[in-house]
Amino acid sequence: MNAFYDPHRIESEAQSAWAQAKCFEATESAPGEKYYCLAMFPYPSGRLHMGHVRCYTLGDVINRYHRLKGYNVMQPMGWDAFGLPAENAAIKNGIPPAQWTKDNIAYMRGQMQRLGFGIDWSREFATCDPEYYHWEQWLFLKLYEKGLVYRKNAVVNWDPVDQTVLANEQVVDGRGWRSGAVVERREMAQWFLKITHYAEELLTELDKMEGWPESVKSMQRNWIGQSQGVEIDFPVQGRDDVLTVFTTRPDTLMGATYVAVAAEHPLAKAAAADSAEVAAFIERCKQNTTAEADLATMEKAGIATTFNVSHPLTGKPLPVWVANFVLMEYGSGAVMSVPGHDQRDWEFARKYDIPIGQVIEPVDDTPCDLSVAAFTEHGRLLNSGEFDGLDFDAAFAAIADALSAKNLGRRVTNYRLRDWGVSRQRYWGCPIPVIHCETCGVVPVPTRDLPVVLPTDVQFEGVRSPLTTMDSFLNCTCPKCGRTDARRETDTFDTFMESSWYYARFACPDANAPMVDDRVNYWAPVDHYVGGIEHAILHLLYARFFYKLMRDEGLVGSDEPFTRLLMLGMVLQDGKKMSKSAGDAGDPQKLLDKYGADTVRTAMMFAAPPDQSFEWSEAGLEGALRFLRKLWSLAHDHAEDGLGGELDAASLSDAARDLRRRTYATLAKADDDYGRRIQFNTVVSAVMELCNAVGKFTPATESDRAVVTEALRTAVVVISPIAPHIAEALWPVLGKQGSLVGFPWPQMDDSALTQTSVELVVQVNGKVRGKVQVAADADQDRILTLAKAEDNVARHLDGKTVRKEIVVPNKLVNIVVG
RNA sequence: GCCUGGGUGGCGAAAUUGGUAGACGCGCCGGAUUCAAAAUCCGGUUCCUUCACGGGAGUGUCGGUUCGAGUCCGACCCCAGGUACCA
Repeated sequence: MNAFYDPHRIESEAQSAWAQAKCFEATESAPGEKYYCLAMFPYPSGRLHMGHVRCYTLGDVINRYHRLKGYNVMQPMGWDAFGLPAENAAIKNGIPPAQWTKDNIAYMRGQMQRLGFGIDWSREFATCDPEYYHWEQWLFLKLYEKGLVYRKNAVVNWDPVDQTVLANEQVVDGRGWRSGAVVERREMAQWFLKITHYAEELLTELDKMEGWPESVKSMQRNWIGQSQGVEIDFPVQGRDDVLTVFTTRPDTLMGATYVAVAAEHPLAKAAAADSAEVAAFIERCKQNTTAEADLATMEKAGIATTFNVSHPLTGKPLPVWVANFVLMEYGSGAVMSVPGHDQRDWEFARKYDIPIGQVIEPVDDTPCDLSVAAFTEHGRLLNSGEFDGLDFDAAFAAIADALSAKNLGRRVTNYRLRDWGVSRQRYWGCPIPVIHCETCGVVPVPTRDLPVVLPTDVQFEGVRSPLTTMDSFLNCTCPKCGRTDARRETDTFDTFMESSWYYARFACPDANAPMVDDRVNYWAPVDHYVGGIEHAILHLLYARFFYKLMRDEGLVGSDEPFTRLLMLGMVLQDGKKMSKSAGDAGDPQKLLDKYGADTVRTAMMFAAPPDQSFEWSEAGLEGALRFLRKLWSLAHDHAEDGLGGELDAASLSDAARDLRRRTYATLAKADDDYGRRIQFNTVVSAVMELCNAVGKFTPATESDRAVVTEALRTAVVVISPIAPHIAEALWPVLGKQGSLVGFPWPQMDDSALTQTSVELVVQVNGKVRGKVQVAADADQDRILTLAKAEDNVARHLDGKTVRKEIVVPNKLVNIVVG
C-alpha cells in the first residue's frame, strides 16, 4: 500500500504534525546554543516567484540542518509591506493599497506553508502594521533630538504632466512612464539621516566580518569610498566668498586651469542671473534624471560663467564653469580641474579649448603625451615653482602645508557615501512624524502622540498621494504653540527604513516600550542571513547603520547585525531578475500542485550552487521527482524484506565494506557542504550516488541488510533539510520513531572510510597514459615501479630519458621525459 | 561610465588547497519489460580520428608562470547585479 509515492498526502501529514507539535516555535529557554536563521523578508507582490522559492528553501535548509546539529533555531517570517507596487495597483485597479497588501500576504503565506518551511509563524508581522512603524517613528524622533537627522534640499525626478515625483525606475529613457513627459530635475526639502557620521565605523568594521563574502565587503568598501585628500578654498573674485573643492590630487594644484560647479550650485545660480546663456544651460541640465548611471554616461557639457576664482597659491584668476557632470550631492558641488592629469578634465578642456598644462612627469618609461591623453599616474612635479622635483607624497604634504599656512586648505578624509535621504512623496509608507506650523516651523510630533497612523481608507484620484488632499490627516494642532491650523507632513519614509531593523523586531515582535526589549540580546545578531545579491549594498548598509543607531540608543548589545551572510545569485527569467520580469512563468503554484513541495525544493537546490545566478527552467523537476520516488521505493522494498540484524563491521564482504564507506563519505561530505561550504546541489548529488550504490548492492547476510539500513537511514537524514516531508514519512519505515526535526545528526565513523588500495593516475609529460592500483601504504619507489610497468605508460617511456618524477600521494604520478 | 560577480558537453552543473575536466541530473540514442503505452530497469552519450588498441583537441579570446592551469598572473570580449526614489 505504501509502494506508491504520493507527495500530496505525506506532505500535508508532515505539515500537520509539525504544526501540532509547534516544532518551529522558538523560545529563549529551549536547550542548545541559539541560532538565528533569517532569509530576507519578501515584498508582498502577489504571489511567490521562483526567486522566493530559492531564497526561502535555502534558509529552511540551513534552519533544519542546524536543528539536526542541536541548535536552538529561530526562523521567523514577515512582510516588507510598504512600497510602490501597492500604489500602482491602487491607481490601476482602485483597490486600496492596504487591502491589496493584506490579500497578497494571505496568499503568499499559504504558498510558504505549502512549501513546508520550518518557520515560527507566531512572530509574523508586516511593516505596515502601526505597532511596527510606531517604533520607527519613535527612533526617528530620538535621532532628531541627537542631531542625526536634518532637512535640506535635494534633487528629485519631477513629472511636469502628472505633477508628481518619480522613482528612477519610473523614468524610462528620460520620460515619465505614465505621462511620457520629459522629466525634470527639481529641488525639494527632504529629510536626511546622517549615515556619514558612521562612515568610518561602517568601513573599518568590515575587516572583522569574517562571515561575509569578500565580494560584498568589497562593494561596501567602494561604496563608502574613503579617500584622503585636501579641501581647498578658491577665493571668488569680486565676492566675499570662497569656492571650496575636495581633491585627492593636491600635487596637481599648479596645473589647475579652471574650476567647475554643479548646475544647482549657488554660484551657478548667481551666474544665471547675469547671463541668459548660462540660465539656458542650467535649464538644459534640468532635463535629466537623478540616476548616477545616466549622469556618468551622458555627453559631458559645460558653459563658462563670468566669475573667476583666484588660485589659492599663485593668485592667478581661473574661470568658473558650470558643468553637467558635477554632482551637487557629492562633496561641495564643485571641483578643481586639472586637464593635464585627469582624463575627464582633459576631454572637457579639449572640447572647450581650455588650456592644458603639464605639472607632473613620469619617473619611469610610462608614456606621457598630453596631446593624446591626460597623464594620470603619480609622478614628479614640474612647472610648479617651489614644488618642482617633489614626488607625490612630498608634493601632497608640501602643498597641503602651504594651503594650510594661508588658511585656504586643510587635509581631510572624504567619503563617497552620502547622507541617506529618507523622504518620499508617496502615500503607502510610514508617515514622517513631524508637523509644520507657521509660527514654529518644523515641529516633531511628541512621542506620546505616536504612532502617526497612516489612514488606510483612501481613494486614489490620480497618481498623487491621497494624503496631500486629505484634511482629516493634514489638519492638526501645533504641539509647541497650540495653533490649530498646523499641517501634518505628508511625506513618508523610504521603505528601506522598515527593512533596516525588522530582524531585531523578530526577537520580540510584541515589544511595546521601546522598539525592542531584552529578548533581542538572546537572539541577535542574526547568525545566518540569506538573501539576494541585489541587496549587497543599500539594504545591508542601511541595516548595519540602523543597528549601530540602536546600539547607541542602548537597545542592542553588539555592533553588527549579521554574523554570517549568504548572498544568493539571481534566479533569472528571460535573462532578467524575476522581480522585474513580466508573466507568471515564475509562479511555483502549478509546480506545487503537480509535483509537491519536496520535488520543487529538491529541484531548486539541485539546480545550482546558492551564490550562482541561473535561468529558471522546469527541466530538472522530473529528475528530482524520479530521485525521490527511487528513495521511496528503495526504503520500502528494503524494509519489506527486513532491516537486518547486528551490523558486524569487522567481518563484511568487500562490497558491503564499500557501501559502508560510501555511506560515511556521504555523511562527511554533506556535513561539510551544509555547514561550511553552503553548497547544497552537491549534497543532492551525493545522496543520489549513495542511492545508486544501494540499488546496485545485493545483500547476502543479515549484516549486509543492516549495512543497507544504515545507508538508507543516512540518505534520509542527510536529505531531510532539503526534502523534509518524504524524510519524515520514510523514517518510521526504516524502523525509527518520532520526528526527524529533533533528531541528532548521525555520528561519524571514520574507520569506515579506510581503504586498503588506491587508484593512481599515471601521466607522462602531463598527459594521462594509464592508471595503476597500489596499496594505500606503498612507498614512492614501489609506486614508481608499478607506474612505469603499466603497458601504455611503458610504451610512452620507451627510448626516452626520464628527467623528473613527481608523485602526489593518493592522486597521481607524473613522469617527465626528454 | 564606475563598483562587484560570472562565462566548462545539446542543457543545469561537478572538479573544495595548482594534480584524472565533465561527477550527479536533464535530454537524446540503443536494449529489456508490455498486446500497446506510461512507469520502471540495463547500456551508451565532449568533439575529431581509428575496425579496434590507441591518438589528437578541448573549460569566453589572446598571452604568461608551472612537471602540471577550469583553478594563479596580464590584456581583452561578452553577460548579469548594483549605481543612492524598484525591492
